[in-house]
Amino acid sequence: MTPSSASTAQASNNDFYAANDKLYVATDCIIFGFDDGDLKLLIFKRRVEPDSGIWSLIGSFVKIDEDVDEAARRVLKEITGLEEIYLEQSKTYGKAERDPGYRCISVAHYALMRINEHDRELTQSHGAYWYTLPELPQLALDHQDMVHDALEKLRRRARYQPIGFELLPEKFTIPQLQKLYESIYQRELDPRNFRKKVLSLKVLVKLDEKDKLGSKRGAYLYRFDSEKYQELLESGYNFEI
Amino acid sequence: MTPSSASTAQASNNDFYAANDKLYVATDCIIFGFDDGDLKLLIFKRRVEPDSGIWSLIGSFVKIDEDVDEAARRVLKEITGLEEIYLEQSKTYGKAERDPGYRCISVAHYALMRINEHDRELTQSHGAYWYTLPELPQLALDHQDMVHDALEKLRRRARYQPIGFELLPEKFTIPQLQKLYESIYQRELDPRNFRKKVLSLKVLVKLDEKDKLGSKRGAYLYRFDSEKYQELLESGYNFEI
DNA sequence: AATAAAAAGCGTATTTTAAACGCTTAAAAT
DNA sequence: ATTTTAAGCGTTTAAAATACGCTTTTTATT
Repeated sequence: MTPSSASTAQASNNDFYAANDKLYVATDCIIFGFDDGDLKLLIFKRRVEPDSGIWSLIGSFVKIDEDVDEAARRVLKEITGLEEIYLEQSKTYGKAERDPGYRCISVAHYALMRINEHDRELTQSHGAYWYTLPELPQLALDHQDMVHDALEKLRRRARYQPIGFELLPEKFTIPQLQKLYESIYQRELDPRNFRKKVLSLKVLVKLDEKDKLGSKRGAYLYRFDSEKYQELLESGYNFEI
Repeated sequence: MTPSSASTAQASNNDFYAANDKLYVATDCIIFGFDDGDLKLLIFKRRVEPDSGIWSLIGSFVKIDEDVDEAARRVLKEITGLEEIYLEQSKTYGKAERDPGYRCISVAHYALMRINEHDRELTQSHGAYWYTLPELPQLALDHQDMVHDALEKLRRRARYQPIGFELLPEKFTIPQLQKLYESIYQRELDPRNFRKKVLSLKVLVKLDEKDKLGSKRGAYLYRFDSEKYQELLESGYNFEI
């Protein structure tokens, strides 16, 4: 008998795996952060042979009794110390020759996190560093494609879902939010129109505090109101930033 | 040594797979077609035990030396006889318990095809049938989710990429195209505005023939000009239907 | 043979949304 | 005191989406 999931075309065909050959399943994480006005990526430099010195994304094999997304969360926890991270499946990389040594497919996930909230010692102990997109070095295997594809998906999703807030601190100013979107879309936005647009979505709560670091004058802090967002979604509101 | 793809967090950890346990990789296909004004799905009814009578999507295991998308194309070829089918990766389903018998992850793909061009005897011999979305019966495992997710992705993608044409015959009328979009989005569109919009994209070529079957008056046939489309894309044209 | 019915095809008016830009205000730096 | 810089509020203009009127072509009906 064959597994029921593939119960169809190949039900009578037993040649799906050659004996003694293993097909591994891994996950790789494209970890986005936002700091200092720039979108950044957490990448890892191998410090042991083989491939010492090679930069790559952070990943792991999927354990036999582990959900694939659980594996991604496990990796994120190990590297950043954070349990609650926004995680989205990006794409699966399944070329037979993508990993020279073994047959391994990788289910890439992208994560959005607040850079300042993670455990810096932990990331450093794993040889992980934040890079802006333009500074990004060459990456191992097909990891360059993974970054490219994840960025595209992030851009698309950011249009109709307020995921940008996952990258900002709880309290943020509108100019900060604008900088984030500018760095996601790699183009400048008009600050007056941007402010008008985001405030019209009615999911930001203005606080009484001001951030005085970003500018001389200081800007009011806001927080994202996820309950309001849910309400609006359910009432059929059409979101687009 | 461990495979280099997962070269990072788990490099020193060898417990990723328990001995003698196999993690299978499969692909399942969500095959969309359009006929008679309705978006349809090709699904399969098992005719042998176990699970005889259960409806499911069509899938297969990924062979050890086969690209994942190649496996999906192989399945499509076996079932429909067609080699050139529009295929897009949808999502990977990786819950540890998704398949009761085995640990198996499935990389779902959705396909768009012209119903009239496939080999009907071949599909029938595999126990495959076309169903409209409202008529769709219960499906095995998580195949219902797969359909739901693929439909959502199809809808999103159809907004900014002219994939609708993959579902229509080479020559089609504007009312036919409208019906297709109506069935993708499950809502009615104004025929005058729809016509204006698609013609403004400048990727349709009007032919001298008319289709006389769809209406009394008959409607002009058009074809999609993929070269024009590429040109426009490269010139930075913004597509949205 | 005239007329009604149905859908194709073309056009205009209205509303909504996006883009462009002016001006005032608050606070730090000179 | 004055300049400088960015925040914050506003208006004007352009473009896109929506709503809807009307003619044309053909088949079906009386």
